[in-house]
Parts: sequence; C-alpha cells; structure tokens
Amino acid sequence: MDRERLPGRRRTRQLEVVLEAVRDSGVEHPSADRVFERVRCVLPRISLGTVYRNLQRLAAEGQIGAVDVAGRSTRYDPTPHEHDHFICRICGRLDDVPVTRPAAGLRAASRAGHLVTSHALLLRGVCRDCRRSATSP
Amino acid sequence: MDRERLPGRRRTRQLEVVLEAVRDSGVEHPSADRVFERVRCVLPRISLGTVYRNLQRLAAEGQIGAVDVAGRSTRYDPTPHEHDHFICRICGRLDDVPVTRPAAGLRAASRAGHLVTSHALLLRGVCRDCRRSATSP
DNA sequence: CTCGGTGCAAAGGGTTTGCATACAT
DNA sequence: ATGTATGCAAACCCTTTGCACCGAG
Repeated sequence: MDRERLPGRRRTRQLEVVLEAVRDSGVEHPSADRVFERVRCVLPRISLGTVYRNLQRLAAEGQIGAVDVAGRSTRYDPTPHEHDHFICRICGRLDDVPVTRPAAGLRAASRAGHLVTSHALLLRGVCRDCRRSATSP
Repeated sequence: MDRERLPGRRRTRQLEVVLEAVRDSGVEHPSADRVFERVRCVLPRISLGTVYRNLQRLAAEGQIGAVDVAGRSTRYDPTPHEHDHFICRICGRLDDVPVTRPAAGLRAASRAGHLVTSHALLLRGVCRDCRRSATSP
C-alpha cells in the first residue's frame, strides 16, 4: 500500500543487503529474525529495527512478498508474484503452491459492495518430512 | 485438534458465558478483547486470561471458529463450519464469504508429499462503508 | 476429596517507535 | 543543506503462563 507517494526514498546499503538476503534465501521463506542473522554477516552493526523497516518497505513496494502465519512470525518471500502457501504445523516449513483464484469469495465480497485488493490462502498440515518421522520413529 | 482425548473437561459458568458471548455476537466476529467486554457484563470478576483460555478451548473443540488476521488480533466466529473471510483494511470489519476449495494448492501440496489438514483464505480490501466515506467525504 | 479452572499479575514474543546521529541526495 | 534512514533501546500489543485459591465432578 502507499506504493504511489514515495517522495524521497533513499537507497541505502542496509536496504540493498536486506533485499539481497531475501532474494538469496531460496525456498527458506525466512522470518525477520532469520533475515537479521543473514544480514549481520555482511553488516554486523545493522539493527533489527532497520531490518524490520526495510522488509516492510520492500514488501510495500512489491519487491518481496510477506506471508502472514497465524501465531508465528511473518515470513518473507523472494517471489513477489501472486501465489499461495503451505505451512507445516510441526516444523514451520513453508512452501509455495500455485495460486487458487477464490471465485466464490470474490463474487460474494463484490456483491456486498466491498473492494477486494488482495487475497492470501494458507494451507496447513504436516510436511512430508514430519509425516515420515511421525510414522517411523 | 485433540477433540478426542478430553479426560476431565469441566463445564464452568465462565466457559458457558464465553461461548454464549461469541454465539450472540452476530456478524461482529469479535476479538478476545471484545468478548471480554461482553462477558464482563455478566461475570464482572472474570479475567482476560480465562477468556483467552476458554476461547482457545472452544476453538480447539470446534465449537467456534478462530480467524487469524495478519497484524491484528485473532477474531472469533460463532460459525464453526468451513468458510472464508473478507477483512476491511481500513476499519477491520470482517465478513464471512463462501469457501473456495483451493484445488491447485491442494494438488501441489499432496504431490510434494504433504498432508493438508485445513486451509484459510483471507480476502483483503476496503468495505462498502469505508469506500463510501473515501469517495464522498 | 481431587485436580482442572479461575483470577491476578507478571512474563513472553514479535514488531514498532522515539530519539539523536549518520548519511544519501 | 536537507531531511530520510539508522542504531539503540524502550515501548507496544496481543497472548500466554505461574501460582495460590476455588469449585465442579
């Protein structure tokens, strides 16, 4: 949101390194804390607050994705294009899955007069590895 | 979850009143705080901790629904059957919408070997009333 | 009588914010 | 030079938890 009014956004080293950390995270979908760890290897004096501020800014600008997970901390995603997620309720592993267009919900919302600007679907369950260790201990 | 093994769950007045408060909340989808307010009219000495404990228990038993909203507090839903939600990012109004079966995501998750046990879809946007006050101030 | 539930208050975790300083523009 | 971004630490919000007492079974 507020992607439009960006008067004097400055490009700092911290911003670059945070973006790079998310982009280089592969399928990990790191939390702010994890990003902080990674970034500290490059900029040992960066603060957690700055990491949060930059993650927020990058997400608002659409350069990265932010995945909200109930009860756990927000996870960040190098892939900003629209897609859904699966999270393992045992180990917290977060996977991308293809987006499902919520046709019925969208119809209902606009029928009610609401404007829908985004949607997020989260699948919950037990990942392959956690199923394995649960069945053969 | 854990609906089965409930050895000595006791039925207390507090539990009853919390359940009733959620059931009587109509379309409000109250937060724990709101439930606390409502319940206090009946049991002035109840504590917020007890409200949280009972909401958690009722949701675990499937008697009420819990809707996790990114960045905001959890909202509770008298309707436990499966459905999705729309939330207004301006005023926080939360509406029920019909469930959308996330076919593509489910397929991808099971192809990856994961077991999906539930899914939650949240539509975000601006509700009718907030659109109105935005366009004609 | 038992032991699960309660009230209270304090702790918890993730995230945000106020402030003086540093630095991109 | 101007004012945004930073580092630091404290504050914040929602939720959970430890403990002694209470009360449902």
